[in-house]
Amino acid sequence: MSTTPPAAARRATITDVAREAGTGKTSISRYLNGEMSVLSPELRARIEAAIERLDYQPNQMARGLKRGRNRLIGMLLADLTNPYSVEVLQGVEAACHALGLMPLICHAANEVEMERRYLQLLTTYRVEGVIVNALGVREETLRPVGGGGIPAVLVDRSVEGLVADMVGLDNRAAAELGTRHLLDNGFDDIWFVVQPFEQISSRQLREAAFREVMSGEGGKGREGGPGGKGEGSRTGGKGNGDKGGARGHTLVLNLAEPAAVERALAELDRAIDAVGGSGGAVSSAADNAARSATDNATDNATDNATDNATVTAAVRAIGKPSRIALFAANAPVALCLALHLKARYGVDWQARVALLSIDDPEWAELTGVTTIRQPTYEIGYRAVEFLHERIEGVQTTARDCLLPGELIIRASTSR
Amino acid sequence: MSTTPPAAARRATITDVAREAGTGKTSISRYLNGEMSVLSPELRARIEAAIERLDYQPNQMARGLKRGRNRLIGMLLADLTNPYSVEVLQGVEAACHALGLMPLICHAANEVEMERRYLQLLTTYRVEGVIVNALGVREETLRPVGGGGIPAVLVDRSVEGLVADMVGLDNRAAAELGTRHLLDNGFDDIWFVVQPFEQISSRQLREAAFREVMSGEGGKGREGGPGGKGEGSRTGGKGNGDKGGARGHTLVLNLAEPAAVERALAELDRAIDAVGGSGGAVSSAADNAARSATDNATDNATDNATDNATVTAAVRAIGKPSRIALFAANAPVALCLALHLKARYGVDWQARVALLSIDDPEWAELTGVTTIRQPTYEIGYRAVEFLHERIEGVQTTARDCLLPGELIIRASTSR
DNA sequence: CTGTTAGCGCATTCAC
DNA sequence: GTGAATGCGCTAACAG
Repeated sequence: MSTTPPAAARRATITDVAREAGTGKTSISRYLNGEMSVLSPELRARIEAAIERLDYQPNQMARGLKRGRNRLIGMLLADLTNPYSVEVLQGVEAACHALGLMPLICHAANEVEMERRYLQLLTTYRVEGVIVNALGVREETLRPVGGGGIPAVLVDRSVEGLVADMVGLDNRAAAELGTRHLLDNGFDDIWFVVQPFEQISSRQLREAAFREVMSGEGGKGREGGPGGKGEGSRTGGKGNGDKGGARGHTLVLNLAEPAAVERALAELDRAIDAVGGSGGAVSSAADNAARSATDNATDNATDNATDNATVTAAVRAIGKPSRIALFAANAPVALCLALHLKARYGVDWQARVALLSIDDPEWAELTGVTTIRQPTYEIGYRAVEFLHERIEGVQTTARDCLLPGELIIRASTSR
Repeated sequence: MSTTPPAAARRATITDVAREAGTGKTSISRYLNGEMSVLSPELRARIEAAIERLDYQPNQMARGLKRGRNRLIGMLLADLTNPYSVEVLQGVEAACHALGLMPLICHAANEVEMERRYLQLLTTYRVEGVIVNALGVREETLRPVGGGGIPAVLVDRSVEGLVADMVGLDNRAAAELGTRHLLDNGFDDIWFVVQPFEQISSRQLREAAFREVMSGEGGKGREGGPGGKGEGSRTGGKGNGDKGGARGHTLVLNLAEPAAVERALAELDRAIDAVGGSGGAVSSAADNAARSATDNATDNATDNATDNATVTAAVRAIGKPSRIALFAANAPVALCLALHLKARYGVDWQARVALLSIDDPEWAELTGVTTIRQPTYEIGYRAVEFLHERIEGVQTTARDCLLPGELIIRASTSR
């Protein structure tokens, strides 16, 4: 019951409205496009009434077809499970709202195949542009966008061979900030834990910056743009630079492969156990825990047994007890680490290892983990603004917008 | 460099392809629609080649305009910040993928106004249906969908005055499961904490089921279908039923209003402090809390300025020290509680209060909180299936699909 | 089997 | 000021 008008039988079309208002379609169209000044107040009123009466709503599809632009943009997310994505999305939505755009959100769920399909679907729907948080793949998949194709702006990471605007965190600065914080707080055995980074520029930059700081070259200014391309050097940051010989290691955690994760965590465990007891006779209970550790979560598949396990520097025990800290390159990694450590060392795991993470997931505050919060909302907002400019025809050379991260110190590292 | 064809100058149209293949548009169209059996292998080959050469991709908009169906469905989410939403989304995407649908994801971000705008935007784009996880609003906003309008299926909660398929958790069973678990584990002072539930059916059902179990009427079987509509019984669960006089309370936590949250948490603190010292001299503060009790649930009317602070049952102190537990109606509430408790009682807060939550956020495992995991993926998947049937013309009466939750016992309640 | 003819709902010249 | 005609890219009858 209620006021619901007959409606919906079949949505009214512009023709219906024209007839209802006793005029031609042209006038209706003009009314719709706000060309009020060209309509006699009288006609305008009749149109208004007709529209109201028929509950008319212009068909965007038809409109887009004719006009050539449908106000649709695609938003391709690599992984919505990562809070980062959701937050960026908020900014994107706000900006779209403000600019009269409608974002088509596509979730690749970490599947390159999905990414490809969605991208092609988006072009099929003739979106005016896409903002993409790409998976590790290269140009190949993105062929339809960028330079020759539809306007695109990258988020968080750049894609090899794809020239387009990019907006994301200032990775170098963020990694430096975190590393310095750890160093300043007396940690002298720092492990930078990151997912495979050959393909993802942001991870590469973070890892490189971490290594630089650890090897003492930290002070040098930003070299060129965020390039992210030729970050080949694997010179383990075996430390001994300044900072009283603090050691730095890079551990790769391939979350997609349980077996690899297990191996990596095992290596980490050894390192932690090594600096274990502050005094002499250490581990004992540690060993027991150690057993159930490894097999705790991820021991299922063993997928295809590849080995991107550890790209690490030397692990050596020194005389004086050192303080160990883990620097997670992003939230998913941090969660994996926290889960593992908790399982292995109990609820009080943070007494043994400090954890710092880029990204500020909701559980960070709850567990007292120090983080570097990304300006996610702004990243999303700016991305849309860039894209909008591009859609409107701006032709400047590809831009990069690096926003600063904010260090949020919590119990885990402040001792 | 590379293979990228001249492309993109202006996307090729079906006419271009027809010309290129030396034939008419019709044949191209037929090819596109898989009517292969009606095309000579020879022509078919030519078309294939032409398409390849021009990198042609049919314009879905135009196609939709003509055909009347664009394979687009809307997915309106109330709050993407809630992991629940993201998980449901996964199911939705998978199902869409399988059924050849393209979901337009809209995020209302808890703003009713946004919800309205998006809904209207969706109809403007002529989506074939919408699956909506509505905000608390009623029919009003949803007018364009459901019965008279475009097909719709509700997720998680039903909307008053809106007849449509609904798929979600079996709230009664889930709340019972949780409550019983708590009772069985010796907790005799249980607080069900929930956001304002006058408008949200799922919250209502959870709260009602909780009260029923607490008041001892728990055993009775599911009455009738999942109706969800006429759940009238408001008999406060003042406890004293079976279960050795365990007491049950309902605390409303309006996360949208900081002040209200603070008040509610304060009440909780009093209760916790009351049972605090395991020793004798208890209650005192309990009395204060008791005051605001009785005027329990659903006294909605007072919508706005209301004080949805505490809708609780009598709080009575007993001689023997009681064990207190919090039953969060969903993840956001659980997080709020955990954050507060940790801030107030320190990292070891779980020693004082047990927490059980419906929803299984990623931090639950990390903090050892017991949860009732919802079959989110399936909920999303089923929702799309229902919608698809509807779109295809199925006319059965509105259906309700209630899926069971799974209790995941962790340290917080297992002692 | 294949090409022709009409529109889908709307925005645009271009006349009146 | 206002309205008729034309076509966006594509599908759907109808003929050949």
